[in-house]
Amino acid sequence: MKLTEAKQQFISSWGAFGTNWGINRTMAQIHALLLISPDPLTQDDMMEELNISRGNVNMNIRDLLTWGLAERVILPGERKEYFSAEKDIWKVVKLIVKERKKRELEPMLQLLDKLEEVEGDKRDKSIKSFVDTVSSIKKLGKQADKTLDTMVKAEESWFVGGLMKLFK
Amino acid sequence: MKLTEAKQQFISSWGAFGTNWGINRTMAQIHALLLISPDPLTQDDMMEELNISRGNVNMNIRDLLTWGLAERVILPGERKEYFSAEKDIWKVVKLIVKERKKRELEPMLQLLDKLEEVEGDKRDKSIKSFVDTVSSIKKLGKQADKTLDTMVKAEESWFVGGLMKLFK
DNA sequence: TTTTATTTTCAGTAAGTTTTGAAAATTCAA
DNA sequence: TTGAATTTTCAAAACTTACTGAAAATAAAA
Repeated sequence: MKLTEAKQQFISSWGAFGTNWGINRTMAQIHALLLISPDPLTQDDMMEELNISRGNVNMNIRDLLTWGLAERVILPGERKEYFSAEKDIWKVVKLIVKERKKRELEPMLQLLDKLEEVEGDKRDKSIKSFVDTVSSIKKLGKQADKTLDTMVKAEESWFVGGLMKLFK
Repeated sequence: MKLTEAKQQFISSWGAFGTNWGINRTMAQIHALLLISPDPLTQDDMMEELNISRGNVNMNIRDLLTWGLAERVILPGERKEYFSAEKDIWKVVKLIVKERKKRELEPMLQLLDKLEEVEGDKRDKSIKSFVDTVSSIKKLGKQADKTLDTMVKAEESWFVGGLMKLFK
């Protein structure tokens, strides 16, 4: 397969992958493009490579910046802004985990704390069923939270090299 | 907080949570409703509780069945079909991981295998950058695949009780 | 059978999300 | 300053996905 085709396939499937995970397609595609690009790119480069409008590039690149997945690069003597992506995939994963944990898992756990204290007789079966479900989700969620904290602090080698041996 | 209100909040935030993860809101809401319900429910019950149409309930309940997250329950002497959800949250997580791994991670890894073999001189910097990125994603992906396999086979206690002590 | 209850399907519509493109704002150089 | 290059914004349009509701199919009862 030729590089041009391979790039296109990578970008398009990274985009499709993203949509399954609640990430908008263009954001994922821009990210993919920056990941495989040896040098930083301008917004015009991205418009051209991905055939999308200026506004679209601009909005999505700024989302990538807030996630920490891309950064602005100023090239001396150049007027335009350039952008590049974090290339260390383990760092990328950690950034995403950190952000989603903060945005989704933590608020969910807070809510579950409140819901667990629903008023009423715990022997009533609808109350019992509700509280049991909420508690068990909370328990697992809290554990997931801790595990992800550890992961976010860890080196890639922890994951790739060390972890699995112990659990075979 | 009253049970009725607590239920509504749970259902609505479970639905919102789902949409962030590529799961349609109604499917997540039906799932939430079944999770907290002490007894199996009919499609009419769900229509009423969630204020949605018959067709919508029917399509989404059937998706839940194919994911293994809900099951049909036949009550003797009753004409209507009833549905209930798997209440063991650890099992729920494992079912979801299993399905998404199959649908998303595995095809992605297959694609990366192909893309890694792009033709051309590996010293060319655009080729090198592409291959390096693809390889490092593949490496991490393969490891994630194995880790998830182990997780899918594991008991909840492995996760909640045993795992973390070792990595503190 | 025929009738009645229940479930399933799916075309059309509605709702939600993403994208465009042109205008406004900003930045830099002359 | 002024003007050109560049970035940002956002209302409207395009696209995508989800939902409705009525009709068709199926299953159970009479």
